[in-house]
Amino acid sequence: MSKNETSEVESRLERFKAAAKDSGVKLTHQRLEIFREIASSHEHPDAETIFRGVQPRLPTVSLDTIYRTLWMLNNLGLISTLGPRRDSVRFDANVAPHHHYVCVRCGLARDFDSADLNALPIPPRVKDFGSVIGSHVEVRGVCNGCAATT
Amino acid sequence: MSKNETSEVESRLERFKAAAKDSGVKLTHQRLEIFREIASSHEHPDAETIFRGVQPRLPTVSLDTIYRTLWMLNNLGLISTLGPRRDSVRFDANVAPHHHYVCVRCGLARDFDSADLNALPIPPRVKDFGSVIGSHVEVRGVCNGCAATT
DNA sequence: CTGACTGCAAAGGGTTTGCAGTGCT
DNA sequence: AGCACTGCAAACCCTTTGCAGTCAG
Repeated sequence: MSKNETSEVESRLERFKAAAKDSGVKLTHQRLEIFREIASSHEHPDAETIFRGVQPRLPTVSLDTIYRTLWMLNNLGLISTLGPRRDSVRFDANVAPHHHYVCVRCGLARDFDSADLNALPIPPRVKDFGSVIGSHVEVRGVCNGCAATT
Repeated sequence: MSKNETSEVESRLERFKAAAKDSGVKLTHQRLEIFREIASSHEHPDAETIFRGVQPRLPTVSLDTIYRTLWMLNNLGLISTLGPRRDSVRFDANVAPHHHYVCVRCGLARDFDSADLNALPIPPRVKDFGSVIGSHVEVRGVCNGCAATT
């Protein structure tokens, strides 16, 4: 790992310690190691992967502590999740290019079209990851239904 | 539902019938109704929602038939899924604005940055759905690792 | 000290699979 | 008639929860 990346991890760790103090959350050994694990990963690991990653350092940690810690970090705004939180799979009969509005509260998903967004300038270095099939935009927000129930 | 939308559903149904014939898949009553249900939905329903939707027309259908049919339709390219197929939740320690490359084969997810993509022109009518918190671009493709294993 | 946190084990919810009966082609 | 498809029930996997002991502040 490069020097830059190391300091990025350190700065994230400091942010975690500060946020923990602010919110009264206790800074346990487990939480520190779990956060270090995800903060130094370039992938976007699932709970199981983080579990395996911290096992050398936390031999007795359990998977449920991983989950509890990850959601806690998520609540503090220090990490986020990819895709909908823990929903069931959702299906889409619209195979034409389109984009999505997703409610972060209830998971409601709606389509919208936009010629501009259909032809996005994808940076060339994305090709380093692999082939590009297509792209779409995901807009996150709180839908009217959920806003009404606040 | 408007006339346009009705004909859109009909044309999707025709496409399904043609694809079924081509691939030797049998056109059962259940499959037709399940496809009609998802093709006429503006939401992006999950299996359970489709299940409830078709119950008046298919009183004895079971949830597992819904699943089998949906994955079959997905394999035929007639529908797609939102988010990764059936994965576990993935976490992301990068809270700064960024975008994702996702492998459709293995689910690998990598970040990339782009100033251009950070400031996308979101169509005004998206606001009709609800508030907008942010947006990001998701590029789909087959990663180098998976391409090598072909 | 004391309440928050952890580990264990068991429950929970969505999804998949094996099997025997059914119905399309 | 043959073989894919369906419904049922049980299995499966990921995730969450209840509880008693433990530890950070």
